[in-house]
Amino acid sequence: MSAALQNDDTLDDIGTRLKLVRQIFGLTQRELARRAGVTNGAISLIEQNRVSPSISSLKKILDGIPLSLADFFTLNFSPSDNVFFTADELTEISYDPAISMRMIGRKVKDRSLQMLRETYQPGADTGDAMLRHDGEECGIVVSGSVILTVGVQERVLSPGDAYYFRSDIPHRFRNPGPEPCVLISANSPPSF
Amino acid sequence: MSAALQNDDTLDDIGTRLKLVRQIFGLTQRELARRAGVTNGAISLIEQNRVSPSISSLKKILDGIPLSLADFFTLNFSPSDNVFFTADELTEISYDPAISMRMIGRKVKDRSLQMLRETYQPGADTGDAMLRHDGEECGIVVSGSVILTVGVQERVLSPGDAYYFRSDIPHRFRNPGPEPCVLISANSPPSF
DNA sequence: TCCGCACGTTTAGGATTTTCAACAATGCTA
DNA sequence: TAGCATTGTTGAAAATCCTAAACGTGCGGA
Repeated sequence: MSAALQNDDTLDDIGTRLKLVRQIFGLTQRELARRAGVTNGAISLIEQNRVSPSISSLKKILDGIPLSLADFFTLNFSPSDNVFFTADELTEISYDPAISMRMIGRKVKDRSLQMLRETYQPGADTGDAMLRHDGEECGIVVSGSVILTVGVQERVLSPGDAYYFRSDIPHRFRNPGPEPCVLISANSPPSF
Repeated sequence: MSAALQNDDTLDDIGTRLKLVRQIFGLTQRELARRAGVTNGAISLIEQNRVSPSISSLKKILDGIPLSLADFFTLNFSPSDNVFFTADELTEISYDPAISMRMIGRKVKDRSLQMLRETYQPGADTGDAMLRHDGEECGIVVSGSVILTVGVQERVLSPGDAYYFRSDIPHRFRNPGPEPCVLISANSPPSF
């Protein structure tokens, strides 16, 4: 469904990689060029793989995002296995029939999460300047619905739907609907 | 003691990084140039930071090592805390006075090792084509002595001396002395 | 000592990349 | 529909990188 890059180094395709990164961070060629102190033409040529940029150029461009060279070459853009989980994709881990404990993002490792209950009133919006911070983030909608944008992916989440992504990917919550949206979310590391 | 690179991305110094990598793998500028299909002059200029190589060039050069771009930018060359341990630096972990259990590389994490007893007859040599494989490797000399080369570091190990290093750093054992050398070593992961 | 060899460095010139500016394509608004 | 703004793409010139060949240095053997 989503265009994913190879996660290993088989991807010589610097252009595609740059383009995807740029789009994930919601930048145009010109805006990135302005931030990076290069021309939009250069970025265009690089993204088309018509030139192979020098390290210094690529460094300048990535600084405009910002993203380190190491991260640029290391990052696995294949949406962390699953970014989205439908309601029936959650794992039930409770043996007590009176209690349901459904686990989110069951395949993801190295978790150390902290849960939150969030309420988005109608019209609420975390803003255009997409959120970015370290760690991981996941959640599930309890009532109402919300539009979640993660990188280039966007989806309306209804009650029972959930998400799991790395927080350093820009993300945004909006509730354009008529009723409040309640969701349970979790952050890592538990920093507060 | 040993010249270590910064481990994070603060190192824009591609030249120094390349030079260190090249030396760790025991290659001359000309030899690497030949393997990579570039000229020795280009490598010289890059190592002096007098030019900022294009991605394509850097890729070609690293292919001659071989080393991926991701690894090149990610690798932490600071010698895994301690490569060498003198006899008295080993941690005694046994409470039984009749038994001594001295632990090697006590600070290193994520271990899953398999020990070996190796004997190097006089003149034995694992060869010029330096060994490289995944995982980690450690050992201690029981009798005799051996010359161990790990990356750019080289040392004569006498009975009681030990080592611990990542196996993807090229390494070589030689016993130029008159008597056999016995050492206990361990590999990870335990692949056989 | 002299020679040969291997190493890293340098320089001039050809090859590639980057800039600057103009262009086409798309979408939005009057 | 026309006008305008914004986006990505191109072409020629300037800037930068890479090659080929020569240079200087150090080391080991005759």
